[in-house]
Amino acid sequence: MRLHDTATRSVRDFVPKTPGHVGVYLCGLTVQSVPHIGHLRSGVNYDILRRWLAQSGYEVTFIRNVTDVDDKILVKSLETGRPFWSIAYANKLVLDADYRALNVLPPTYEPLATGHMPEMHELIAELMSRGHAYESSEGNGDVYFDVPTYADYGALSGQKPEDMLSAGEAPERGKRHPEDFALWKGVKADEPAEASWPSPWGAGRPGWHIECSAMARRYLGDEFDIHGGGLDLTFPHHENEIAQSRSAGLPFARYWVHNALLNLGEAKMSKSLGNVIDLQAVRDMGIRPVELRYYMGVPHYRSRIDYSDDALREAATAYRRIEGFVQRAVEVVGTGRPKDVPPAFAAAMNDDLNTSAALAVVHDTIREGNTALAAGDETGVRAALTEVRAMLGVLGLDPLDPAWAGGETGGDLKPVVDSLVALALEQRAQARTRKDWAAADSVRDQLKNAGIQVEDTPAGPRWTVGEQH
RNA sequence: GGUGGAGUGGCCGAGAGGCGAGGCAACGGCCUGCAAAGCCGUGUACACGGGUUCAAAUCCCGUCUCCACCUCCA
Repeated sequence: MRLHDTATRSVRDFVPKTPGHVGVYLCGLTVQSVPHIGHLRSGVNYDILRRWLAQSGYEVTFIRNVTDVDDKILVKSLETGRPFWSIAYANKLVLDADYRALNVLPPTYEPLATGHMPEMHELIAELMSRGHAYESSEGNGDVYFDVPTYADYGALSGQKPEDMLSAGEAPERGKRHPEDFALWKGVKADEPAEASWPSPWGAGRPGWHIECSAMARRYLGDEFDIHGGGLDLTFPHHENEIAQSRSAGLPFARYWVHNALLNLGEAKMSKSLGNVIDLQAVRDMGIRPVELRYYMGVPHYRSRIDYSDDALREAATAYRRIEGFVQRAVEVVGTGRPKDVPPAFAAAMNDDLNTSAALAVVHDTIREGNTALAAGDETGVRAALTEVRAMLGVLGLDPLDPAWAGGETGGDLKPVVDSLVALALEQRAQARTRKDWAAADSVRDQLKNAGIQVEDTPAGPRWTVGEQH
């Protein structure tokens, strides 16, 4: 398998540190608000990576953190009068539900920043003893990382500190250099009192970057395989993580994977404009989560997605073609057992997760399956179905995955609907027998108005619910 | 100012020196009582201008346009 590594700006062979095992650390979300579909894209992209690694025979330890204390959450706490932790937790619950709806597998473990103070303190202490960190000269309890002491600073992002637009103000709060960043933030009088933890340098809270260095070390060790996150985290977040961990003497991540973002063109997602697209908004369009997952999974993970309603609807149509084949095939040969994926699919996935090329193999196989279906070739249908399901499983898009069953209502009504539709179809069959096409079509139209599609096949009529947009 | 990307047929979207990925839409055909679904077929696509080459969407030079990051951000 080959993977794009941001650190070398190239696609290179993936060789895990320990044969047969892969450790992945993904920067999850800061739960300052309800997640939008851009955040969810990241979840889907790395879920596909994780599934493909597993399919390839690796045992995967997948760590995805949640940042549950940060400036914005504290601001919201002050605005609303609610404790910061209740805001963070409420948003995390929505995030969990959205991941589940999109069939993003739960990580092996999901550490929270607030639960890892000792690990962060230990790392900060190591950095201080090695001369890479210092306490603020203003005695405010801040501890900063001393950027110039790390010679390779900027290597990941290609930035040189001297070329960077000086991000504003002069040395604040006792920094030695403007590019130094906070490892620990001393308590401030105007911040919620509950957002404070004791530390060797006084009460306060962690800086943003230190949590990932500390938690990756805790769960994956001093050196691990893949560190992932959104492209926008490359600088400063990941750059700072590297600086901290390497300065503490840790090898840290061997590969850096970054997914491109999902944009909304002119109308950038922003809460002030009220145009954030979240999963609920997509559902309100009549798009199911599985269709959204298909939409986000087709383009390469390093390609930006310019979101549009039309493109999303188009993706939903394309997915229904896939689903249609699986349904019809199952009616003929049963669900089958997904087997190995075709070599062309594996080759595409091994090439830096080329999901576009991989999906082309899925569609090609479906065409063969449809042809077999039309020819009554059950062996061909079974072969195509098992391959298609195996491939879709890797992409988290198997229509038969129980994960998609949740949320459907009316399970108890199925027998009732079955018999009612059967009754209607019987009437239609009689009308057709006497060539009363008007009556026959009337039955079909009425069923359609009720959301039931009727299709005639050589084996008789079949019907499906929904799928109307 | 610095760094990194992107411009592909009506639309989405891979590819990256020579055989037209794939999907959606459209049109024609097969099938069908009619549909639907499916299958078959139909497109002189690679921002612009030069150049290298037997051959360039793919390499080189130049130009234009767009985006992201450099501040919290998946």
